[in-house]
Amino acid sequence: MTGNTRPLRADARRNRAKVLQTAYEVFAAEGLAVPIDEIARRAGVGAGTVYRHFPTKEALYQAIVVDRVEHLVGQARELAATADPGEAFFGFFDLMTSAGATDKGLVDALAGEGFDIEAVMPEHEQAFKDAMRDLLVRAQAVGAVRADVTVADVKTLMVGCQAMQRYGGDAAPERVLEVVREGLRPAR
Amino acid sequence: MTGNTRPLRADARRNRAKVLQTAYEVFAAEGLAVPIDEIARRAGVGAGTVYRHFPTKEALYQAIVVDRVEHLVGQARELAATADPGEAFFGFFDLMTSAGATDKGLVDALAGEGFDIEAVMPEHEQAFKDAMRDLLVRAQAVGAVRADVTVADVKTLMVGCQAMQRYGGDAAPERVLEVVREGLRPAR
DNA sequence: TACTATACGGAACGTGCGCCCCGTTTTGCC
DNA sequence: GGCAAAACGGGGCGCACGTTCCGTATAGTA
Repeated sequence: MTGNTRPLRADARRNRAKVLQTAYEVFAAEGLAVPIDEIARRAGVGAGTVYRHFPTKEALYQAIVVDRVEHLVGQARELAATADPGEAFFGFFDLMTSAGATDKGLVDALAGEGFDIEAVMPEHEQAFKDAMRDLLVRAQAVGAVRADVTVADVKTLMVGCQAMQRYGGDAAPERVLEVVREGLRPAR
Repeated sequence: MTGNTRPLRADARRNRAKVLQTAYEVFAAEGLAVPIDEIARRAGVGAGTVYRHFPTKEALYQAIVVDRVEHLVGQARELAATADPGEAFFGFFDLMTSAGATDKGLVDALAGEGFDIEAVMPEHEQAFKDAMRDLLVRAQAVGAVRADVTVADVKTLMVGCQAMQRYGGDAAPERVLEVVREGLRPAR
């Protein structure tokens, strides 16, 4: 099925890692608009080398986003296992929103066009939704989150909060997020 | 001061209006990424004609955004004069967020880079803030909005809500906005 | 109607960027 | 050390798009 890939040569493995690492940092700091040549330059390789490892620019940042999402799913599961449901849910909410403040590339990828998560990595999207649903229903069960919001609603709110973090102007980020968190709590 | 502009020839005035109108519709429907040639084509003029009336692409959509902002400020003032403070504030909030759902170009301009409202149209930005402050302090005075949020916070929340409207996936837009509105109300 | 300033259109130019090609270098194996 | 396969790098191609140029058409005026 998926063609038998043989093991990479040592230099190839090194370069691939260097490209991934550099791309991760540069995309996070400056967004997805950074040219491939720039990433190659900073990684100390030629543009051709980047393209041998990742057939297109999209493939490169998809690899990065997939990694990032997997990591976030792991954190979501940890939170679900350890803390109380309300803290777990809002802890994850904070993780997601601060990811938006840190990582421009992630926001570009999640919000911008040219990236349909469902199409590209359906299993990761599913895992993400499952982990979120788990956090959400538990939090709703103990009355920490209003009962009528869905997983999709929460996802959308998170994307919106990431946008606020990134394009926020001179608003106080913490106060703005507090407003949204408060809105997620049940009416008192 | 501002160079004496003599009256435009009839065809020039007609073409200018057609370009503005077309650009408004196309930017709203598809965002600011639409090429100038495309707008010229749909307006039934040549690209050169667009550039005689607007020296750069930026100038074109700035003209549109200024117009839009002026209109919104007018609506804000009307609301401030007629309805009760709480209704007025949240009525304006809804106006702004549904503008985001309707007008991709506006969201691009407000959120995206390459557009520093303060630099481009300081007096409009000021008028906008003043109108918003008026709505906000009145609503806070009657206890319809929590007392600690600032004008900048509300602006940021609106931008975030516009992003949610635009990139929202399969969330229920009304429920998502309701969450944010609820968060803006004072703790009970 | 004849004349001129004004405006028009669209071909052409410059730039930026994704992506590919191919002569050269490096790696791993005998 | 010698050799083939694998990988490298960076120049170059093609395309898209903002902007400009200039020969042509048209509005306004006498």
